[in-house]
Parts: sequence; C-alpha cells; structure tokens
Amino acid sequence: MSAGHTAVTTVGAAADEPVISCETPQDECGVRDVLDRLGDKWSVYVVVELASGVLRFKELQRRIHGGISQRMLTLTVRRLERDGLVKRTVYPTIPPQVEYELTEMGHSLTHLVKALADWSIAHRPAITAARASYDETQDVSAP
Amino acid sequence: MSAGHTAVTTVGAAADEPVISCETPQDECGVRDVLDRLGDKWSVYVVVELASGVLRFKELQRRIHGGISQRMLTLTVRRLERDGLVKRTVYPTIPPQVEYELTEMGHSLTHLVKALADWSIAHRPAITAARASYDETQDVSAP
DNA sequence: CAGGATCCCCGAAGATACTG
DNA sequence: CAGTATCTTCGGGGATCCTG
Repeated sequence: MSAGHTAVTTVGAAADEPVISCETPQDECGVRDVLDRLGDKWSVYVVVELASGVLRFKELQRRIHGGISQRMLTLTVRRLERDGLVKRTVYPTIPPQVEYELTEMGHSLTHLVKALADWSIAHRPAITAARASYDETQDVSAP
Repeated sequence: MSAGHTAVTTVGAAADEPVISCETPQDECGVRDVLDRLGDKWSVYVVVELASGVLRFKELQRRIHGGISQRMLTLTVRRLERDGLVKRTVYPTIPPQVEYELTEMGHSLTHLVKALADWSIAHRPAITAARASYDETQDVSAP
C-alpha cells in the first residue's frame, strides 16, 4: 500500500489487523443481506417498535413517527414476516384484528439494532464535528 | 427453540423488558443516523474494503465487486469522509494519487459491520428456510 | 380495521464524456 | 489517475380509492 511515499502516517488504527475477514466476496460476508433488510426506510422502525411488545397494524402505524403509509407498513411487515423476523397473527374477527410480534430471530436482531443505536449516539458528536469541519474546509460561503 | 436466547447482561426478549430504550423518538434512537450512512448501496462495501488497509481510488473501485461507478464511489467516499469515517490523502503528484483509509471512528464502525455479518451468516439458513416456508404457504403455483 | 390495487413522483444510481 | 458534469433510467415510496 504505502509505496515509499511521504505517508502522512497512520491514524493509530492498525490496518494490518483486519476486523473483517471477507473470505467470500461474492456474498459480501453476508453484510449485504442484513443491510438490504434493514437498509430500507422502515424496517428498522418496525423492529424497534415491535421490540417492546406485540402490536396491531394500526397501532404499529401510529407509533412509527414520520408517518409510514399503510402500503409501506404492509410491504415492510410482509417482508419481515417472510424472512421469519416477524410473526403475524390474524384473528378472524369482525373487524379483523392482526397482531405483529418479533420472532426470536427478530429479537436477536434487536440487539444489533441497539448496538447500532449505541454506536450512533456515542459518535454523533464526533460526526457532527467532522461534518462541520469538512463543510468549513470546503467553504461554501464563497459565491 | 424457546429458551435458546442467550441473555447477555440485562437484555432479554421479554416484551415488557425493552432491549431498545427509545427515549428520543424524534431521533429514532439515532439508529436512523447510522442506517442512513450504511443503508445506501455502497458505503458498507467501501468500509469493508478499507477495513483491511489503505487503498487508492482505482484499486478501491476494482475491489468492490458488483462494479461501482466512479461517480458513486466518489459520492460514497466523499460522504464517508465528511462524516469523519474515512480519511482522504491527496498526493500532488502526476498522475494524481489519492489514498483512502478508515479513521479510528471508521474502524470502530467496522466492528458493527462485522457483527452484522456474523448475525447474517448465523441466521441465513433460518431466513432461507423461513422464506421457503412462507412462499410455500402463499402458493404462487396456482395460475 | 387491515390491506389490496393504482397512479405518480422524486431521488438514488448508472452511463458517458470531459478535465486537471 | 482521480475526479467533475450532464443526462437518463429505475424503482422505492407516497397518496388515494376500494374491499372483505
């Protein structure tokens, strides 16, 4: 990597100690799988809300701030159900009642989401500062 | 598979014991922040590749399978740089040489990505099975 | 109440061409 | 080599209407 150039030295983190050992590039270590699932706009919200208990469709929709449409909630929850992360229970009553809850696998994902949240909260100040610094460097003020 | 849950510290799958304590719904516990950063199509790949060391633009592009365009790589890497996750070093040579590497914060994110990868790899069979089961239930074979 | 069916919009992402 | 600029496409996602 460093071809004898005037390297600006490292940041302190050892680059020769790969945390991620990607043996199967074709599958991106499987990261893509999870990200495709959590990467969409709403899945994570649904998981977060469902993490605290069973919810019905409307209630779930109500709790998700930002206002998810019925369509997107349906699509999102269906995909999660298909992947075995959410369990959908239909009570053949009138009016119909459908309850959603995380499966065990879904709950295990919850820990990851929490890890992400923790990381985000911990580094938000640093990120904000980095952005400010970057934007300042770019100096957009000049017309 | 009912009691198979490994309760690390205080986390549990009980509905009355929220793993995710969302005190600030406005910020979605900050999860959205990370996801917006990792949720896009390429960021995670860049992080993964840079996790193993310093890379130049072209080499980085070459390693990312699926074929990222120069444009997207530029945009992705720029955002990561702005957020302080990636450090960009420009050597004023001819031809120009630019090296990218993760910052310490970027490396810390790497651990999260690895956790996601591990989770994905561990649960992939279950997910695949769940999908097969779901699709079978839906029975699309009937015309 | 839960959700299927439709229409439409906008932004993410690709392709291509040009430059320092 | 490492971008920037421009045009275009594609599909995620919103709004709305309708039904069991």
